[in-house]
Amino acid sequence: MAAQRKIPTPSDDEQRAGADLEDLVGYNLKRAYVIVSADFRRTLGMDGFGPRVFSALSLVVQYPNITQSELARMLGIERSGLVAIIDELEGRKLLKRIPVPRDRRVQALIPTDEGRAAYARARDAVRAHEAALLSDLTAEERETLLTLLRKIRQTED
Amino acid sequence: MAAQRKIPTPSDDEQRAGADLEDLVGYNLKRAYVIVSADFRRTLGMDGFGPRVFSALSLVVQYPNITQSELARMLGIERSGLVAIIDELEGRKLLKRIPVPRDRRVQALIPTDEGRAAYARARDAVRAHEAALLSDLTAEERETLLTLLRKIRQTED
DNA sequence: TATTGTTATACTCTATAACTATA
DNA sequence: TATAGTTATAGAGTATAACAATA
Repeated sequence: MAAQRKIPTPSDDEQRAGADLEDLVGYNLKRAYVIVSADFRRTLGMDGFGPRVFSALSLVVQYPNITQSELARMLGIERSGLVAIIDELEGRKLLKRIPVPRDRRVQALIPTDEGRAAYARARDAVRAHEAALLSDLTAEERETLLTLLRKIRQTED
Repeated sequence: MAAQRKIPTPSDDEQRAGADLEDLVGYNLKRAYVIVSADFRRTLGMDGFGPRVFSALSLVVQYPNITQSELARMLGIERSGLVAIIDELEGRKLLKRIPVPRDRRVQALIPTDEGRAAYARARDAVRAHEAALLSDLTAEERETLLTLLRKIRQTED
């Protein structure tokens, strides 16, 4: 016979109380992301790097001369949403918008020396914060997690 | 000697171009969540169920007589943010706020029959949509993913 | 006609602070 | 004093639609 459960007012015909949400990938993704992004902000917030600004700078550093349209596509957001992000990075002198002679609609984005340095510092801080936050996961588990998340991303929506 | 890379304008001293973001758990969590939640909205959007409303209804159905404060704590959001969600669910007659005699500050939340039925339908639809969206993952991979995400959640912020 | 960068606008989600009525 | 529910407010983040310049 099954033991009486102690969980607060468990109900009806489920195997585990509250199991519905716990078994959904979407719900668990959201909850996990909230924890990791909160830690990200705690780590880099004082440097004025939100996740979006950090991600955009990362790609500009790693793909100098990228355009805003290309960057938006890589980040999975709309072109219009990128304007404020680039404005901020340019205002802080971490990158420049450079006219491209052969197509005058386009402006290539290139990081400044200061941008490259600030990015390297931020990247190292983020890596350190993730390593500490996820220290309950073995290196293998962390790699497995990344592999599974990338597999979802390949779904390409 | 290393072969020349073909990736669009790869830069400097990284092993893989653009590898920085790809190796961060936070970035991959975010990208994966965007895909899953967009599919959620496509599936349940016409029924007027956003992720938040769905999650709240789920817990009210599974924990009848729960209070708003308890619910907020379980969902990891602020009490104030729950008011609009409960207003909407009550307005759609999917749950009721019931006064609790022994503590007149509190209102117990109980699902209506219609609320239970609507939730069961929505839950089944979400499960089906997740199964289809994540069909590239084996059952074992999906379980591993849930286990790892729950492990991050246990970090408890 | 199509595309790039841009602006204007609105909507979702969430947090903070303060109020009220109870305890 | 402390807590439950509530309101007001503000700030991210994102999307859609339209526009000017250019292709």
